[in-house]
Order: sequence, then structure tokens, then C-alpha cells
Amino acid sequence: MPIPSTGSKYTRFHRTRCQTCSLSALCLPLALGAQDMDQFNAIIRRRAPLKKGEALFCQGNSFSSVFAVRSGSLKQVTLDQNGEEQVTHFYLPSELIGLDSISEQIHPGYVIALERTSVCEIPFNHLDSLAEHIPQLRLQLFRSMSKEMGDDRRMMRLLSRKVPDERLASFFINLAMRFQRCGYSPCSFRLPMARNDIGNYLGLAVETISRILGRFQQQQLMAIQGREVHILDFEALNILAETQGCQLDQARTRTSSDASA
Amino acid sequence: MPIPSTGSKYTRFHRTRCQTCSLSALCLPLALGAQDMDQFNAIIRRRAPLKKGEALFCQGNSFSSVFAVRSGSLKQVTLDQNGEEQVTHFYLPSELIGLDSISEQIHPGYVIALERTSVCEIPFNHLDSLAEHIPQLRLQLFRSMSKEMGDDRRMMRLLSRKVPDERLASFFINLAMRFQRCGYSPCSFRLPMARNDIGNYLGLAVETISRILGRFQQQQLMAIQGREVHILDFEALNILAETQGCQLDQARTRTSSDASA
DNA sequence: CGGCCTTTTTGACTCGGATCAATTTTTGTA
DNA sequence: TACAAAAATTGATCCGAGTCAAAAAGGCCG
Repeated sequence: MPIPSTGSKYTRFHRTRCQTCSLSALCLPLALGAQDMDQFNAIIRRRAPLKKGEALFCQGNSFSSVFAVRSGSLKQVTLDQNGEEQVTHFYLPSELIGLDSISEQIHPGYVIALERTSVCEIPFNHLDSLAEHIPQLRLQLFRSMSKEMGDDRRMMRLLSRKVPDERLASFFINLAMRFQRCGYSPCSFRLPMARNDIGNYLGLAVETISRILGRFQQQQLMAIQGREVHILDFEALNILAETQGCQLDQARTRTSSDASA
Repeated sequence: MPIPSTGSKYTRFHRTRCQTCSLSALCLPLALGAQDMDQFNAIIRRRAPLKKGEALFCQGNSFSSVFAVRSGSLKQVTLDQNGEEQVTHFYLPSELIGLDSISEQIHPGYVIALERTSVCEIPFNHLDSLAEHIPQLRLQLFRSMSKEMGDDRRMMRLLSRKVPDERLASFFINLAMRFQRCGYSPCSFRLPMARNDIGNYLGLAVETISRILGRFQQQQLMAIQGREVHILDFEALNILAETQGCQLDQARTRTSSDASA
């Protein structure tokens, strides 16, 4: 499985203006006043946009910056020693990449653009010293990391307790909310990732993804063709996502005896 | 499933001396000089020890402190809206509890002592202001959170890719390393948690845990009676833990055709 | 020490999703 | 626009772990 090496040679730095970025209210500087924002802005760099399939960095690269997604999307992929790859995260606009690399000072996986994507680079040592002087920024950094831990916990629950339909429903609900957060329609969007990536991420075979999508369509939960997604019944999907193995409608007969404590 | 409410009424505060704590080299203050350690020490409180089964805090409680385990062990359990419980973490001495609660300011689950356990309470607002003035502490805090994110990623891989034997092997290797880290024998220890908790944590049925443990014993990988564990062949167990479905020895015949890319 | 409750083990059965295989559709590129 | 390669779908089969059920072992308390 050929993963293209990181193509950007740190060419073409741009000074970026957080002040003019439509995502600044969602991104790290979300709580900063005007002059703090200036300071923050001063340490940011925007790299040349990544092409689809291009790596922002590679597994094993040494860590020096975190990145904020400005537009586009990326996936994190970790290779284990058997060469198996595991998709561990998807990143959408305003989200932070690299917080999991601070402790080891090494990136634990590839991060690869799923489409044409631009990111802001935030050198971590600068970020840290800024965090010393700007309590709001420091707190926001703690919050971001803490939130990611919460997301991870939800993901573990998904992987260890949910059946395939529930996993996929959760996945779409999650994606929808994140799209909505950054200003897109939650119910109509284009999937940035392949079925393969979804399956890998959710711990399911691609074929299973395909079959469940077919089922979702005939249940009128969503309409999908190719990567174009329309969520038709958000509520039903949401219930399916949160419900653990006791979904309402048809299928899955269950002995009625089992009343839990 | 009755979970005892938090019994501690903040009775009996003790001033704790990090300086005399055998875990200080592993815990948050690990990188602090003498006078910084004094400052850190000043904000710590030790609660009265928790009895087995007692909750340090409950799901939904508002967050104000993180905790460091001084002795004993705990589990984190999250209840979803269907009343299903999910064991999401185990905590051993020197490890930090509550970092995942910063973003929501609410504890996402119960944390319950698995045996008689004492913890140090570290009020988060104090910790944060200390982190402002002590760069080493701030960095260590970032590192701890980042490390937890890395652990979570490994857990996701375990849940989505590993077969039951591999999960359990990983679990024991992980536990062994953590015991070793805080000064106990990595190969002989007493399991603080029930089979039930292990199964829940690993996404497996209790019966499966039981069967695999039986297999591990007859393969001479470990000797277990009750909760007393002896790891006999650490290396083999480690290989099993990291290897994905291509373990060496017997069982599991596999068509030899499948050479991966 | 004995009895009760919890935890653990063992057995038998079932079924859901992985896997293999083949076809169809989409995408990228000349 | 057409061709090749990649991605997605559809079908058929098989096996492993969940589930149910029951017995055995262990722990706790009077």
C-alpha cells in the first residue's frame, strides 16, 4: 500500500490572519481577545495546500508542530509492525492534529489529505510559551486535549459494544454534527473518505459497510450515491446510533424475558 | 447494579509530602526541582482512603480536581442511557484520574476503587495556575494528556483489530509493565479487577475470558488461580499481544496463500 | 464453621460478520 | 471520449465468539 511521502518542502509560507479566518471562533484561538489573537496569529504558518493523498507528515517523523485544519480533510493512519494499517482519526476544518504526539515527540501515524486540504502550522514550543502568558489559550489547549480523550472514550464504546449498524449510524451522526459545526449542512454532504477507510476506522469489513448502507437506503434513513450523502431521517439514525442492540422496528427477534437490572 | 455513592465527606485532609512519596518520580511532579515541588506539594490533598467498591466520584458530578493514585487501584465505568455499563479505564499507582473531564467540566463516568485505595487530590484551578509559572509542570501535564491519547489509540486498535487471545495477552502485558513501573513484580501480581471487568473492558464476554485463560494455562503462558497471576512466558505473551492473527505455534490453521503486500 | 451469594468455569448451540470470489460502478488519465 | 485501475457492490460459505444454561469454586458474614 503506497503512501506518498510528504511532498511539502516547507515552501511558500504565508502569514495567516486568524482574524479573517471564518473558523477562528471554533479553532484554538476561540477565546482570545484582539491583542492575544495578534500574538497567536504571529506564530502561525500556513503551508502550501496538500493535494489529495499527500501526507502532512509520516509515521515516525519527529514532532514539532500541531496543525489546525483550515479547509479540506485528513485521516490519521497507523501502521503496526505487521504492516497492517489502522485508520484512527479523521480531521475536519478547525480541528487540531498532532496533540497525541507531544508525549513521545514522534508522530504515531501518517496524516494524509483526503482531498485538497490546507492547514495552519503551529510550532509547539511557541504555542507552549504563549500558553504560559495567555491563560485562556492554555485552558483551551487543555480543553481540546481533554475533549479528544472524551471522543476516544466514545470510540472505544462504539468498538466494543455497538453492532455494525449502530457503528455506522454513529459515524454518520458524528460526521454530520462536525460538518454542521463548521458551517456545512449536516444532512447533505460529500463523504471525504472511501468506504475502505470507514470500514477500517469502524472495525468492519468494507463489504459490511456496503451492505449496511444498502439497508439504510431501503429503510429510508439516508440516500447515498457514491460519496454524496443525504440524511433523510436524522432522528431515527440518531436513535440507532445511541441505542445498544435494542432498536425498535423490525428484524432481530429477541426473547422478551431479558429484563435488565 | 448498585454502585455505592461517594462516601468521602472530605473528612480528614492530610498535608501530603510529595517529597516523601515513593511515586514522585513517576507522578506529575516528576520533573520538578525542590522549590517547585514545594509549591506543587502545597496544593495537594489526600483524601481518606477509599474502601473497596467505593466511588471516588460519580458520573455527572462536576469536575474540579484531578487525582493521582497513591496506592491501590480503580476502574472508570461509564453508564450509557440504556443503563449498560462500560469499563473504560483502570488506574494504578502514580496514574492520573480526571484529565478527561476538563473539557466538559463533568465527570463522564464513575471512578470506583477496586480495593482499599488512596489518592491525592489536585484542585485543577490551582494546578492550572501553577502550570502558568512552572514550565516543567505545564509540559508534564501536556505530556500526560498526550500519553493518554496514545494509550487510547492503542486501545482502539486492540478493540477493532485484535482477536480475543491477542486482546487478553495485550491486557496482561500492559498491566505487567504498569506494575513494574511502580515497583512491583511484572510477572507475579494479584489482579485487582474481576473477570467481568476485564471482559467488559476488552469487549469480550466473561465466558470468553475464562476460556482463554484456561488456554493460556495449558499453553504454559501463565499460571493463574483466582486472582493470583504468574506470567511464565512473557516473550511469547508479548508476541501474541502484538502479532495480528499470525501467531506462531499451534491451533488456528491458516491458508498459506495469503502473503500481504 | 456453615450457609448464602457472587464469581468463575464449562458445555452446547446459534448466528452475524469476515472471508473469498466475482461483477459492476466509479474514478483518474491519456 | 475511452481505457485502465481502483472502489464499491453483491452473493455464498464458514467459523468464532456471544448467548443461554447450569455446575463449581470462592468469598463474605453471621
